[in-house]
Amino acid sequence: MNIKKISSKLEDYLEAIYLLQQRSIVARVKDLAQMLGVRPPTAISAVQRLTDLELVEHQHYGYIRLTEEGLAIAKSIYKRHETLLAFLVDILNIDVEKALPQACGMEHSISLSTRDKFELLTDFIKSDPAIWKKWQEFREDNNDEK
Amino acid sequence: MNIKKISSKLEDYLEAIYLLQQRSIVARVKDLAQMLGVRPPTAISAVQRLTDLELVEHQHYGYIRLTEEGLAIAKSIYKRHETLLAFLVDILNIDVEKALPQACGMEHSISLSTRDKFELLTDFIKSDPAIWKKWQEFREDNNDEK
DNA sequence: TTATTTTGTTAGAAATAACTAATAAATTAA
DNA sequence: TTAATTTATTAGTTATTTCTAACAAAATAA
Repeated sequence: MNIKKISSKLEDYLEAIYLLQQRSIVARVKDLAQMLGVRPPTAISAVQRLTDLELVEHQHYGYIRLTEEGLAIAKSIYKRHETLLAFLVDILNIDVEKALPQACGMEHSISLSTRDKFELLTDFIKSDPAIWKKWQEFREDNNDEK
Repeated sequence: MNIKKISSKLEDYLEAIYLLQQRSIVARVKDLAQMLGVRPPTAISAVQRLTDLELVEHQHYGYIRLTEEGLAIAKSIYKRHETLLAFLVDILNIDVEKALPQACGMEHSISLSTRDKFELLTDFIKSDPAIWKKWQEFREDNNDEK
C-alpha cells in the first residue's frame, strides 16, 4: 500500500500523463514530450522505465495509460503541486508564471503531511478577513507591491 | 554578476563546504563525503567538477576552498535553507528531523524573491501574538497535535 | 625510521536523463 | 490506393551522479 519511490523526473512524467487523461486526451508520446519540454525519444525512454516499474501500460505505437499504482502516485504529486501553487500565488502573491516552475520543483520534496499543513495555513489566512487584510498590509509595508 | 546555474547536487556540495568552513573546520574530502552521505570518490568527482567551474579550489591531497563565486552561491543556498527550515519548523510545526530533508529538497527550487516572501510570512505570523495564537488553535482544531 | 592506519585518488562500471540521426509504423491527403 | 505527412521507435552518444576495487600519499604509532 506504500507509494513506490521513484525519481522526481519519473514523477513528472506520471503527473503529465495524469493531466492528459484528465483533459480526456489520450496520452500520446508526442503530447507527453511537448508537456515536459523534451524530445520524443526521451519521453519514450521514460515511458519504458515506467512500464518496467508497472506504473504505466503502453503498447507499441499505442496509448499510454496509468496503472492503479501509477495513478495513485500521479494524484498524490498533483495534489502537492496544486497546494503549493495556491500557496505561492494566493498567499505569497507570486505571479503564476514565476510560481509554476517553483511549485514543480518543490512538489517532489514535501511529504503528504507537510502538504496538509501548507493547505491548512492557506485556509487559515484566507478564511479570516482581518488576518488576510493585515497580511496584505504587512507585505505592502515591506516592498512587495507586485 | 549573475549567479551561475548548477545542478542541485553541486549546490549541495558547495553548501556543505561552506558549512564546514563556518565551523572553522577546513573542508576535507572525508568530511564532505560524510556530510552528504556519499563515498569519497563521489565527493572527489563533484569537487573536480566544481573546480572546472571555478567555484572551488583544490590541490591534490589538500584542502578544499570556495572561490568568491562559489561562496556567493553557497551563501545564497544556505540562506534559502535556513528560511525554509524555520518556516517548516516554527510555522508549520514540523519536527526538525522531518523538516530538514524537505528543506534540503526545496531550497534548490525557490527564487531569492520567494525566499524573501517565506521569511516575511514567518515574521508576520510570529510578530503578532494574537495571530500566532489563532494559528496555533486553528492547527490544533484540525488534528495537528504533534 | 619503519609499519600501520587513515585519507585521497584513479579506474572502471552502472543508472538516469537528456540528445541527434535514422528508420518504421500509422494516419491523412491526393 | 498510392504518396506524403505525422508520430513513434531504435540505436548510439553525452553528462551527471553514484558505486566498488585497487592503489597512492600522508599522518600516526610502534
